[in-house]
Amino acid sequence: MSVTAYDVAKRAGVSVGTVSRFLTGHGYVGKDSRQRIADAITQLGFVPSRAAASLRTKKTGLIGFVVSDLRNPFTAVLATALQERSREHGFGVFIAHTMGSPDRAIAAVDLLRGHGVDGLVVTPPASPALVEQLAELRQSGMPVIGLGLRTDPLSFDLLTVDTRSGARAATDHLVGLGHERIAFIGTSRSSGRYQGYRAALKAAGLPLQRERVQVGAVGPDAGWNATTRFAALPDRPTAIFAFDDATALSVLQRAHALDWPVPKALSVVGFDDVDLARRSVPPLTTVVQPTDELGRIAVAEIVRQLTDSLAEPAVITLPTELVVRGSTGPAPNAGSAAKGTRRKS
Amino acid sequence: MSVTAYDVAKRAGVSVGTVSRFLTGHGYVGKDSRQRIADAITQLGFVPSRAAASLRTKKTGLIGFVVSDLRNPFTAVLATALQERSREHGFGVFIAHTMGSPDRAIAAVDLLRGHGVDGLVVTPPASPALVEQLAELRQSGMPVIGLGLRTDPLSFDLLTVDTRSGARAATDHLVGLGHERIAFIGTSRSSGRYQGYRAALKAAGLPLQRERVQVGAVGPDAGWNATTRFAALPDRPTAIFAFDDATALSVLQRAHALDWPVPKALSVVGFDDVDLARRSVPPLTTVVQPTDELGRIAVAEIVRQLTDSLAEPAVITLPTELVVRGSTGPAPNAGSAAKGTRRKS
DNA sequence: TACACATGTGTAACCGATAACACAATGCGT
DNA sequence: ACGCATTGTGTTATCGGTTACACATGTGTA
Repeated sequence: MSVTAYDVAKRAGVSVGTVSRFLTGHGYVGKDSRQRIADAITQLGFVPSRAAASLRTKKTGLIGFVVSDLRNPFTAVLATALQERSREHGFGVFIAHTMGSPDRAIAAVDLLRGHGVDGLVVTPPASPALVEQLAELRQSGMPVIGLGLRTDPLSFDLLTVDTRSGARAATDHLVGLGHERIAFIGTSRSSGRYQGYRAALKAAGLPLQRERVQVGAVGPDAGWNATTRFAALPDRPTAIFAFDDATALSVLQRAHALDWPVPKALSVVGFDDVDLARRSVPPLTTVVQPTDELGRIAVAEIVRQLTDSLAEPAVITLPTELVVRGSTGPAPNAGSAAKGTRRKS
Repeated sequence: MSVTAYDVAKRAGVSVGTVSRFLTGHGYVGKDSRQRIADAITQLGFVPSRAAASLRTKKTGLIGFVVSDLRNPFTAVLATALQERSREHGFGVFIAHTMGSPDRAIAAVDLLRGHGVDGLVVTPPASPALVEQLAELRQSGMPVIGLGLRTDPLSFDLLTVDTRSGARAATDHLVGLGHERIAFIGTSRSSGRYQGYRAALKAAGLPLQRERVQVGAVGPDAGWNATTRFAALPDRPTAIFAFDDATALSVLQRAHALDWPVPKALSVVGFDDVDLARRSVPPLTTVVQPTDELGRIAVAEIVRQLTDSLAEPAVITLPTELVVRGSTGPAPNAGSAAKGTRRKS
């Protein structure tokens, strides 16, 4: 660990400058020197100190990833994709998670900043304070990309999927199956998912019932609890559109525990298309996010901004796609004119 | 990014030395100066450069985590726990994943080493070359902890759960329910899980049938395929003990798709107790790994080795616990003396 | 009074790779 | 022959926080 470029230089009979040029590839190095330096490096087991290089160049080869919870399968897939792509560009990924807390998110960004990450990829949720901090960073020249993190004055780049049209397609699908009481579980009424859901209901001439909308928490617990609540309604919904697959999968499980058969009496749609969705019981109808593509573009954008000069913040929107599987089916009373709530069992 | 300790010093009316002492906590700093420095830091938004500090102190505040695949839920939970605990000690976590490839693992360690991580936490699988590399690192003074990574001459610290007794308990549980044809899905015959499985069968006087043992791959695909294979056997097993929950959950799903009712005709046991296991359909009987504890101890060990001098490599084994849920039940023919393979449907 | 000792602070060398700079030595076109 | 670009190399200031060192104060004890 104490082998420095000077040691290598001495061994190879050249100067540090030449060693540095060899390492960075900047400037000329003679064929002869090149060989001798390479030999010296392997003989001494030299590993250049990134700390020293970073101090001088202000580049660490690190991309920071601010994420709420790695235990969400979608996040995990995203982190994996990000890491794979970063690797191809010679970058490492430094993950800092926030557990959904805004304060923690700010601390996470500071941690990453202290370590001198070359760029930041940030996922929701975000507080105004966090957005402001990120905007400042971005203005000071650091590439910042929000992943599905929309800010009103667009203060940094936004990479997102078209959640609105994805949600619209999902809800349209349910409407097409004859469902009239379609519930929603999501984060907030300002989300693209909610807007897509609402637009689909409106287009179908269906009422938007407050008690069928559960906003606030998402995730396994939220899915479980919301399903319990929905089941207790006098007019049970016949379909549930959930914020993400993690939530939708727990809806499936809760429904099963309540003897609420899917898809016979209840249709469920998720969002993300994580690995488990393909193989849940029953397989989950969901909206596919192009995860690999998201990771690929995020890294490519960071690299591009690192070399090119910083342009105006831009929005990149990727399309989503509905995959119909076994968790959705015709509405219980489809075909009958009756709107009654007759149920078996 | 261009705010340095000198700027803070000037603003606070002190010298850099005092600012540094404030930051590190080494040496005396007067109450008055302390306050002024703290104010200056917040006013300027100063974030000390780790690169500069690292260069001098040779400590980066980074712990490297070499991991196969973050998409495995257990791994994700582990990574989260590791990160939470690291945070408490002021460390960041640098994750490098290997996708199960030994070559990639070596590259990952080199990447981590180049970034100057203060310690390494490594998970399986490992090749002999990787083990050798880790042993050298550890000998050169870097804390290295294998998480469930047993090496024959113990060349670095090993933190593990007692997989053998966990597997034993799981298999004993199945035996106790009257199962006689118990299948196994795992990585290798030398694993603790296999040994526990074998020991339990032996203790119960049950034969160890080659066709009921599937070693090699694990994970969702492997679970799915193995279940398909087991279902086609002339003597279908009545129980399956799977390597981990990710595998076991896909066994559940495959069984469901095959109309092989769980737990009526097939009992399934997993290993890990990930979040989803609690809520699968049916809820999964599994062996609990003390994940938080693993993360906590791993970080604590690294920190300890960083301050204390390096001791001999040690083994820390944590206990496991069987949680019985709905995926296991009495063997189909339990109570009847007949060993026949009569099955319904 | 004196002397040890705790408390508080400024100064400057230092960590190790980088890159600007100066300076060779060569080849090539005119 | 001369100018000029190309290739190749050594020297050295630099990045920014840390820490050894020198040097001030105050406080308690012999």
